[in-house]
Formats: sequence, structure tokens, C-alpha cells
Amino acid sequence: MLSKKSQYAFKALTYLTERFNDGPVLISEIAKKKKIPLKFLENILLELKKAGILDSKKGKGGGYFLNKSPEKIKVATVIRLINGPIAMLPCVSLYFYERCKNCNEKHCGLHDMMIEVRDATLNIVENRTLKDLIV
Amino acid sequence: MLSKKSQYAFKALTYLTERFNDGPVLISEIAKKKKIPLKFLENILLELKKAGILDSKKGKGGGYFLNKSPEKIKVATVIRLINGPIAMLPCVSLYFYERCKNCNEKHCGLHDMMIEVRDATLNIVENRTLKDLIV
DNA sequence: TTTTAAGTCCACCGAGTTGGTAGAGTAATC
DNA sequence: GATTACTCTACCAACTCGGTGGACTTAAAA
Repeated sequence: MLSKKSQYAFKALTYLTERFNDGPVLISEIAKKKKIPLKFLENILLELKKAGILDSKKGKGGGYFLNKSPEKIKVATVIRLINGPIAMLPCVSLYFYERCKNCNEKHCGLHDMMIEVRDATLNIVENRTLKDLIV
Repeated sequence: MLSKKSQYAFKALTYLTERFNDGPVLISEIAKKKKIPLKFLENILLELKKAGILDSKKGKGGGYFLNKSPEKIKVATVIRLINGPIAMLPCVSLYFYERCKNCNEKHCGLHDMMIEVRDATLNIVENRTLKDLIV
């Protein structure tokens, strides 16, 4: 399951995608419209900014905005950033790989199955962007 | 990601699948062979027993064993039992469904995408059993 | 019938994560 | 210089995860 934080992140990003090219959007506006706790949203947006997905402007007329166009921000990137690994096991993760202690990965049925699951998931989330999330 | 508990559960179940029809297997044997902390494994096996997947026998010659044949125990069942929802969002979960507070589910791109992910995953884990995990 | 092997059960624990809040600081604009 | 709005640090409660300790119960064998 995606954490609440991830769910909030996607709501906020969806909102910023709809507002893309409208200039900076206030944190408070996003929080209000998307019903996200304000201070918690601050943390999330800051994290997204540090990762280069968002940028911000201080002072009057300031706020947050997407740093690239929505079709260049992959869903998979956001999940990995806020939620962590997409794979179900560390030993089948591409970005968070860890060797499996007690199976040799060559003859492990669970391993093989989880690779299939990972690929089926990646096939979707690697090929969708924020733009695909607005209907 | 599957929790460590889930990973241990699968290791133990794999072992019991290999030993199916050999009679009860000691917790201590499973723990040793699969390198799982003994007391933690106790909890896991007990939980699997309460769910009807395993059964046990007390006293000398006792131990744990599968309650049904391995090809009748689906991977999806074990994941849901020990790890929880398979879906990435509560609003697209079949067994742990919760209504989405801030999207109407009819016009939510994230929702639609996560249904695809769920189905791709279920297509694999609903059609595999413990028997498929041994190679 | 006593011993003993083995599972059962329950309480507890430390560390980390999640979800969230408070408030001072800093930068940009008017 | 006042105002606006993001930045940053610190903090918090609740929960989960991974794990332990120990008393209890059952059942079989001696």
C-alpha cells in the first residue's frame, strides 16, 4: 500500500499539474482544495522540491509549481521518492536492491514470481506521467 | 514491499511444502533450516494455523504441517493474511476497501491506474500456489 | 502415572515509521 | 520596513515491526 504521504503527494501533484503555467500556487490553497493537513503538506512539497520535481518562489505571489512539464514526470519516480521500493522483495528491486540472505536467487520460486509482479507493475507506472493522472 | 514477517512466512511455507506428507515438522527445525528467529516464527506459524492454512500436533512427534495440499494454497491468500492489502490504494482494494475521501473514484486518474496495477498483480498472485514456489 | 517433548499464549520491549503540529527563520516583494 | 510565503528544526503521539521471555497446556512415551 502507498502511505498517506504518497497519496497526499499525488493529490498535490495532480493539482499542480492542473494549474501548470498558472504560476506559483500557495501551499495553503493546495491544502484547502485537496484537504491535506497544511504542515504535513509543507514537508511533502519540500521533499518534492529537493528531488527536483517541484520548484518554489518565496514572498508575495509565491508558491509551488512543477519544475518540468507534467508529461516528463513519471509516476514511478514519485512512488520511489515518497514511498520507496516498488518491488515486493528487496532481492527483486531495481533501485533498492539487497541480496537475499537465505535463497540463492537462482532457484527460488518466490523470487521468480516477484520479478514477474515487479515487471507487470513497472510496465504501468514507468509509462505513466502526471499528465496521465488528470482526466 | 512485503514485511520481513511475510518473507519469513513464505520461507516457512515453502519448507513445509517440501516436507508435505512427511508428517509434522518441528518449529525449531524450520527456524534452523530457514534461519528464522525461533520465537518470531512461532507467532507466524500460529497465525497461519488460526487462518486454517496450517495445522499442528502437540507432544512428542508433533510439529506443524500444511492443512491442505500445496496446490490449494494461493500466494495471494498468504500475502493478504500476513502482509495486508495487495492493492496500492485503499479505494482500489478488493479485500480491504475504503472509500476515497477526496476523489469520487469515477474521475480520478490515479484510481484508474492503480486498478490496472492491482489487476496485473492479482493476475499473477491469484494464480500461483505454494506448489509453484518450489523449483 | 510421571516425565518430557512440543506447541500455545500473552505480555512486553526497543527502534523506527507515520501522520501531524509549533514556531522561529529567511527571502522576496511592495 | 512591513508583509507574504516558503524553509527549517524540533517535537509529538500512535502505531508497526522485529523480536524476547516465560508460564501454561497437551499428548505421547516410559
